[in-house]
Amino acid sequence: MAQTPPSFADTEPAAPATTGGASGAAPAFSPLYQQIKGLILNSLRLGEWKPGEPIPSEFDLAARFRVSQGTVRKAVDELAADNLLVRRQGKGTFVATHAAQHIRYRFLKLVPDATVRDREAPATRTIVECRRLRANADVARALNLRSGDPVLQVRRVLAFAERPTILEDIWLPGSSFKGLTAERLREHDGPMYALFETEFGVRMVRAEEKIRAVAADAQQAELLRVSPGVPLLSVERIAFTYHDVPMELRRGLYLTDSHHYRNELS
Amino acid sequence: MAQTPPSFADTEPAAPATTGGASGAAPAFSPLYQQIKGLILNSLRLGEWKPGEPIPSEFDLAARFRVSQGTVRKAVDELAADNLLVRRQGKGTFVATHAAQHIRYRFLKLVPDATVRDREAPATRTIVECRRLRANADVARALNLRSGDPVLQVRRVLAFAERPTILEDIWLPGSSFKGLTAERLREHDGPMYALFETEFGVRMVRAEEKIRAVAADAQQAELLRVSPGVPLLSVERIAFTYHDVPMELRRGLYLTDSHHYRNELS
DNA sequence: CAGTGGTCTAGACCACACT
DNA sequence: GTGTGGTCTAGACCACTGC
Repeated sequence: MAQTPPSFADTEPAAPATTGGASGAAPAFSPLYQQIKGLILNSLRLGEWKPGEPIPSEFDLAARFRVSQGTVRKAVDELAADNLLVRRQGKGTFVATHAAQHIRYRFLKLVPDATVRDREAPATRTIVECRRLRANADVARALNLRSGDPVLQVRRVLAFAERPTILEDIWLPGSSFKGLTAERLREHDGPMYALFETEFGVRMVRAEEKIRAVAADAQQAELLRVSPGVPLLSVERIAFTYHDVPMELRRGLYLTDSHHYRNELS
Repeated sequence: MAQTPPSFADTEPAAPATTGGASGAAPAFSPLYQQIKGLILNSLRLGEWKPGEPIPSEFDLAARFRVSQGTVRKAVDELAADNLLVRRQGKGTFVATHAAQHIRYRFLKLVPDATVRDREAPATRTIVECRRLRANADVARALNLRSGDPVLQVRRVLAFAERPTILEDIWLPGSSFKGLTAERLREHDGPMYALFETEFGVRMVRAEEKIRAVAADAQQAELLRVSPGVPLLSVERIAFTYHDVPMELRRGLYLTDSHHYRNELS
């Protein structure tokens, strides 16, 4: 019984099988659970299950993909480790979401110095600007577009406890965010990435950041209400959806007088 | 056969069993593989297997702890995920090490801007200072010592391609690093954490960093050969050994003209 | 109570690295 | 070939949630 040749393991789109491609290069070899992982990933990308919703039980998925429950488990385990799914014992497995994930701002690593742990000073968000324009070479490269492609640019200021602390410019592919306006952003309450999920079906899954120390120029200083030349943390982020597709470029300037960027290494 | 009550699962020190403590508070419940994980962790801390060496095979460990190979596997999987062990198919499982991990400086996230990928400009290290003194309140708190306890302080400069780029102050508990001198540091070739492993039996396992933007003061500017006031990345790190014991406080200043701090979010 | 994820076992076979 | 980690299965039972 054990180890049936990892054959036609699916029901829907088109079943991968045994090892790698037929074209001959590397023998590859992809474990069954990796293939299952890919199939689940596809369903996520296609929106078969939406953020916050439960996916089918391990048992159901096992039947659907014609593999054992243990194999599905390993696939789901990895997706949960990547924060794409969230397991809750006794209830089910759910598609991860930036909304109400009871930790607002999952990607924001700036935290207050004091560990006072009071109600965490709800941020006030101010949209300074929101306009459509054409991507320059820089932005195009980051978002995997062509120079001149339409992009949406947003500039905003976040303040904690009345204190302007973050100034950021955000660039989004115009084609994926058609109805997005300053009004829409102002109306929305909660993380921006939550709005992207509900209104545009775009879920940010992963991001890379490049961090530097820079001096505030005149305009930046005014918006953050500090003196020009003050040292600021420059944080450039590229955020990706499923399958590593870049969907956002964000350039942030953080005031680190009473906050710091917190990171864990292991 | 399945699910023998998770009973006396050990041979050596003292076997934990079933659930949590006997003191009555929370029922707890700790899975068998977690207990195994703890036992392996103890052996690592006690130096039964040293950095770079292989640990016994899963089969041997299973026999030793009187559990199935699958249970050992799950424990080892988690330890490997935490970078405490390294699995190598066909060869064995090894204790992770900072030495020759074919990636020098595992905890240093500063990378060159240009992705030129040439021979990566071997860093030159200059020990500016190395002295023993008594911990002030700040250092004592970070290292879980008492004010006045002996500590070792090291100040050094790292240069990449002739360019001084990192200035850091390092504090270590004096009791754990008795024979460490400036000479010993200068002689050593390779990551400092590798020397800690081989000479002092201290392996750094995990670290937390707090990052800010600051302006260089006169002394710092001189050591980094920049003008006073230049923005620098301030990186405060606390590094931990096994069981979350803090063993190093490090305050670094990074020049981010041609380098940046790289971070991945997920 | 039934349903879901979580743990544990046992055994078979595969892929990889040495010898 | 032998030994190691890696994959896959099948089945049993535990822990948590909600009806």
